[in-house]
Amino acid sequence: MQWAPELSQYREYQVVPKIGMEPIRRKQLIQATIASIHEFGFADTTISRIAKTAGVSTGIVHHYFQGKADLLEATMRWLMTDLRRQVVDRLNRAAGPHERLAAIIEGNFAPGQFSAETVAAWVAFWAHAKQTPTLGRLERINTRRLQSNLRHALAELMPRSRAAELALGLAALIDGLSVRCALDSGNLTGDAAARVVHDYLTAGLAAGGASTGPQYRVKGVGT
Amino acid sequence: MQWAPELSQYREYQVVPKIGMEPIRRKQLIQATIASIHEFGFADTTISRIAKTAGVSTGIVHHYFQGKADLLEATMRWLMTDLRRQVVDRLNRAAGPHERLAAIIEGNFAPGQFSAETVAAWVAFWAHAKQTPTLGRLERINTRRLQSNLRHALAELMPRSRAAELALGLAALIDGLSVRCALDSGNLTGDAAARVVHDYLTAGLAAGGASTGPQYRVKGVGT
DNA sequence: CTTTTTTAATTGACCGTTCAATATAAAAAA
DNA sequence: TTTTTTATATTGAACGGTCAATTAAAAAAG
Repeated sequence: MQWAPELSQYREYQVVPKIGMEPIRRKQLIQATIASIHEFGFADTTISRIAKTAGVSTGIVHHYFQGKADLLEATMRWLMTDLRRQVVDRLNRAAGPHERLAAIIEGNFAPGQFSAETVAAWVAFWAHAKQTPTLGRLERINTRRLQSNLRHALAELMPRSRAAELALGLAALIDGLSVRCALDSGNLTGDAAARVVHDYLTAGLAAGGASTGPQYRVKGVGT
Repeated sequence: MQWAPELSQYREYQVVPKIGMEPIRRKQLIQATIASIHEFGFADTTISRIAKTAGVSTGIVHHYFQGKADLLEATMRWLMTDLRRQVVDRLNRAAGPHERLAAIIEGNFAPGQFSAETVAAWVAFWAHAKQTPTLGRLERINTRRLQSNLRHALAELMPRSRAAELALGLAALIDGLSVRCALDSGNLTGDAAARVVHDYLTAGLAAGGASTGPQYRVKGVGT
């Protein structure tokens, strides 16, 4: 190698830039991407539409991102980071499993998370996670994090197997309510959605350990 | 007008059909559309790919459908009809609210409904319901039908307001489990998913009438 | 005057749709 | 039966349009 990795070489990149446009433009373009997905849908979210929404030209996008795929990945990371911060902030103030569960639920339904724009973006990314490996990996990280948080808190209150099943149900309910928010657009508030999840959790805790299974069955119809 | 609308004129079109290709081709193209959405995603589901999957030429699509949008609408209607039949079949054999609730849940998780192909198509249509009015209308019909079925059965077992909230939660949980099935691809069986919903219902019934609301709150974090 | 940032024109690929042709099979006529 | 007629079924190439990406020149900043 012809260059020695001196400190100045690294610092140069941090200290010398004439103007700190990069973080500003990246944030601007990511938010424009979210807005475009909400307004026009994922399919009609083109580079030129993102640029127009952000109030810049199309060339800018390729200057700050490697391409459309890179921008979309950065957008999903942005959403994940936002959600994570909401949950972690609340977890840091929570004491005991009950408060930790409440922190997770309320973090997922915080105002910024349960907005029409955000849930539309999440549903769009879910729809593409299977075909785009990068987005799929991010989705898996996000899902595992939510279920792991829930499972560990629940494990202090019930057997592990029951905790795992209840964690799956809670996570799925949160996702399902996001879908409903994205489609009913405005008729479902974050508070109302959070209450549904809280009720599910309370009922699940009261039911105690055992999974009950179907209590009634329709006779004569094979499953 | 130069022609009299005699019966023979109408019957000719009905009686003389050379070959009954239409229903065959329509079903063939709809199923190819579902398969393509699963394999390539909604964005890469093109006319030529659908035609190739179905083993026909691209032109044929426009002979049996008005265009791509018409084919996609027909595909969503097909999914709705399929789901409806699964639920109605079970409802017809159900006696009393408990069995009716079980019928609705099991219908939604019947083998054909909880397959990777079907759930992938549903998630894709959810993602496009907001931008495509026709798909949005169909989605609304489907959601209203599910929630209405649940609400009426639950109303016989609890106060109406509580029934409405529980119906919302059950419907959202079903949707959320579909999302999980679409993303985890195979790791979640229909039986396991149905058990989660059954447990939620059982716990919700045991909790009785009142919505409990959050039992614990994280102090110092504004919602 | 130099470097960074922005713009706008261009390129190549691919989409949905159309259309003229060809094939096929049922119905009518011979 | 055999031939002719007629309407449907199907094909695949061609067209117009749009997209992401590239590129070089203009504009702005220091």
